[in-house]
Amino acid sequence: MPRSVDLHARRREIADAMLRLVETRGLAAATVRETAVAAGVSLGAVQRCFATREEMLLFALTRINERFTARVLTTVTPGAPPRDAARTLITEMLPLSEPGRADARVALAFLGVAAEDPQVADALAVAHRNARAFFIRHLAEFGGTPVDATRLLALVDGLRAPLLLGHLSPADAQEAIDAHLHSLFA
Amino acid sequence: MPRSVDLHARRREIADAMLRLVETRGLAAATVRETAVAAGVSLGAVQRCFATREEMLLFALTRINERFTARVLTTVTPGAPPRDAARTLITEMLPLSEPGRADARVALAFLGVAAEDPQVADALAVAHRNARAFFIRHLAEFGGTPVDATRLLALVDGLRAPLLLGHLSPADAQEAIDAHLHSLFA
DNA sequence: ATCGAATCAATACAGTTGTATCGGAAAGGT
DNA sequence: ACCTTTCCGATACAACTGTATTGATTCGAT
Repeated sequence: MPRSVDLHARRREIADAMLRLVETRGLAAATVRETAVAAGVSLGAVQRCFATREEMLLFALTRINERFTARVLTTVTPGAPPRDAARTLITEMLPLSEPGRADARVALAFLGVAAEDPQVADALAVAHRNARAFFIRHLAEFGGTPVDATRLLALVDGLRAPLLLGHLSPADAQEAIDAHLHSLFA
Repeated sequence: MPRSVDLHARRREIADAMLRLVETRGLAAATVRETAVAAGVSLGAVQRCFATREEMLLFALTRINERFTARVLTTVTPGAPPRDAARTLITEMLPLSEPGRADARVALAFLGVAAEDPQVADALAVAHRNARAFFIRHLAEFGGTPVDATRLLALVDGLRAPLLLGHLSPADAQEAIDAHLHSLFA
């Protein structure tokens, strides 16, 4: 085994470089070549890590899913009043802070191709069902129904794009969230 | 004035052909050439109607906006009970029927590029603000607040992607809508 | 020290992209 | 009938795409 290189680590680095490109210049700009440059490796190195661009794309998608859930879950503080916990969690899910905005840009880009790319759609399905299961589980703890969870998740998802694109002010979004949580916890 | 051709009509035909491509095969497949073929005209004809692909894209975006609002507004039946009217309207906004699914596919595709294309973002901003103003106006008729309108619109927007991609069943979506309208009209 | 496998940079390739150019066809005014 | 203007199909072009190939380099095991 000569020239040992940690392939898995490199795959991650390349995927992260690709995500950086998607965040700043969109999915179309994340070509194999550009990604190689952004990752600081050669085109050949990328090609050995990923057989095709599609494979690279899907791996990057699983990466950002993990990144997003990890970031959001750090806000979960056990023992906090359920309503405050929900408010904190939802705030982190929205594109309000800069990491949140970056993730939202990537999420929107992938959503755009999901309609035509079944593999991307599948990956998003997993993420969506996980999020829904999480919401259902946590709302159940104080009497919330699955329908409540569906509503809350849809509300958060529906606020993402207008917030990111500046069609909706953060204040208006926060107001909507608070009103919804108020009616939910009443 | 020789060889008189209705440029405006042709622009519309070409834009519609482009939208058909976006619906079926995504934005990336809607190249200038493919659009020309789909519209049944030559590449040169497209080039005279639109100076650049971007111009064609933006025109197509305004077209689908008009198409969507026209379709949704036909469901408005004056004199109906407000809650039923809202339910009918919202059902038409979601990707449940086939025209609704087609529009949702296009909407998702454009959303994906909006983050990197300010002109697309602006066009979507107009559509979003119109929809919000409409919701605010109509909810105000029976005591609904602007925040209620923001919540309802976000809920609808948030149900669109999971419905289109099959992550959420139409029944679950309908349930969520009904629960939300119930709490809104109580 | 040498061999062989793993790695990768460089290059090649065929295809597609948006856009520019240009010659001729079509048609209304004269 | 003739010109002039409008139109448009064909072609050209440079840039870029994803992927394949290949020859050198590197390093661990023998």
